[in-house]
Amino acid sequence: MTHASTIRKRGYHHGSLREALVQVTLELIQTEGPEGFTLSKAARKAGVTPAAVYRHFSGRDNLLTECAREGYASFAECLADAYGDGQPCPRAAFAAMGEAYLSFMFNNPGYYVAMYESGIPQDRTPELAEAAGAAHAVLERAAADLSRRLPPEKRQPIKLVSAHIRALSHGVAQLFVRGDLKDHPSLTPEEVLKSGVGTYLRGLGVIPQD
Amino acid sequence: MTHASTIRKRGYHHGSLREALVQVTLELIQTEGPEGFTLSKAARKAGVTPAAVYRHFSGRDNLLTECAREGYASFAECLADAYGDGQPCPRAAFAAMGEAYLSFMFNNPGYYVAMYESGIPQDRTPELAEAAGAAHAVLERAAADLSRRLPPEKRQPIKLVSAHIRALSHGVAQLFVRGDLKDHPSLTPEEVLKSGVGTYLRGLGVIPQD
DNA sequence: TGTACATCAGTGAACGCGCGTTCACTGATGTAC
DNA sequence: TGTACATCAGTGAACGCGCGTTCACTGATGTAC
Repeated sequence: MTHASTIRKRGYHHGSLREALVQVTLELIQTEGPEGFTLSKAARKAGVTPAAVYRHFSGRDNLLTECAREGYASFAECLADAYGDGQPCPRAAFAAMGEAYLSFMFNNPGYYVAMYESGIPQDRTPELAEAAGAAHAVLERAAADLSRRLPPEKRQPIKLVSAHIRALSHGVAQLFVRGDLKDHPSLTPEEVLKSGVGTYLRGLGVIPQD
Repeated sequence: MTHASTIRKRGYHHGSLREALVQVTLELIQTEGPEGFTLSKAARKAGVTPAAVYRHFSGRDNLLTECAREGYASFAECLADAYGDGQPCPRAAFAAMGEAYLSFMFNNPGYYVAMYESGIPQDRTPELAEAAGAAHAVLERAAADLSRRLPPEKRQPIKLVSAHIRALSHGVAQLFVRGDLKDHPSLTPEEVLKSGVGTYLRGLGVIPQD
């Protein structure tokens, strides 16, 4: 490692081709969809021969997998930041995390596609599975914190609650990404998720009925 | 139209190639994923030359689109059947529709992929958009019926409620289809959706709190 | 019932294309002296 | 500071492949007489 961790100038040696390939891959699948990505296109976009990709990735799928892995890592960090330590109010922290969930997906559509629509299974490599697991663990922990505020006899299984939250969040993201709900201009993804989670939490008993 | 609407015997003329192509396409994307489908593979699987496909579809995307359209049509019918006329109890009818939603997706994974993961946009053709709209209209009507049971001042916008239900249903289907929740063998998609919708409806006030 | 004919759903060969991957190579870079 | 050298990230040409699509064609089918 030299003194420069910044991106070096381009020339015969690219200097940071690995990072650049991940970047252009994200841009490609973001703008053209998962089918719009090809190793050759990514190489071209990075200003490099397709063969050069093989210096950094063992093939097409490995490049995609790395994109997804980075996505999950960034996602986990994003969720954890929003949740904080769940203090002082788990409910408010939970809501913040929900918003973070959505804004991550909308601000990083490339990651979203790599993670959920690229055809790369979540357990393709141990590293990928670990990153995905870490992200989901944050959600589960938040659900556990919430549940703890209820009297034991009214608690629902943590796994179930976190599954509901994930389903709702993911469903909202998906419906908007696909444009299914684009025809209701008054509905923003954030509002839909926020009100949906609110109603759900009221149903759980975490929020008072009125 | 001859007297026979049954499938004719095969020979030089296939007799029902159009239907057969839709069928094998569904099987292909169901078993190999959306990327596993190619026009040539479908033709081969149907025992026919790729060129023969063009007698019935104007190209690759049109075949996929027809699969999705049939999927939405069948889906709408399935939901409407389950909901009935919402009598005698809208809540029970609603629950039945939720179950129908899931069982359709799990019993027809080919349709599911064609509808939601094949890369065909929902408005690719007027026919497709209409079929998709019809399916969603059933959900919306059910949400409206439910909402009507609440005192007006407690009602939430219909579009919002139906968006929540769609998001939750779709999210559950997606999480299970992707295998994200496969590691909790005690959780079945049906249970997750049923309990999630239950909690949500309790939050809405449609189901008494205890 | 038998024959001539029009129809049109299929064939099969060909096309150009971009893909992922391989290979021997080259030349820019950083280091040792 | 200057030179020789090892490293290794890039090149560029080549490969075989399956794709979607086209075209002139062929032969099974149903119908008219």
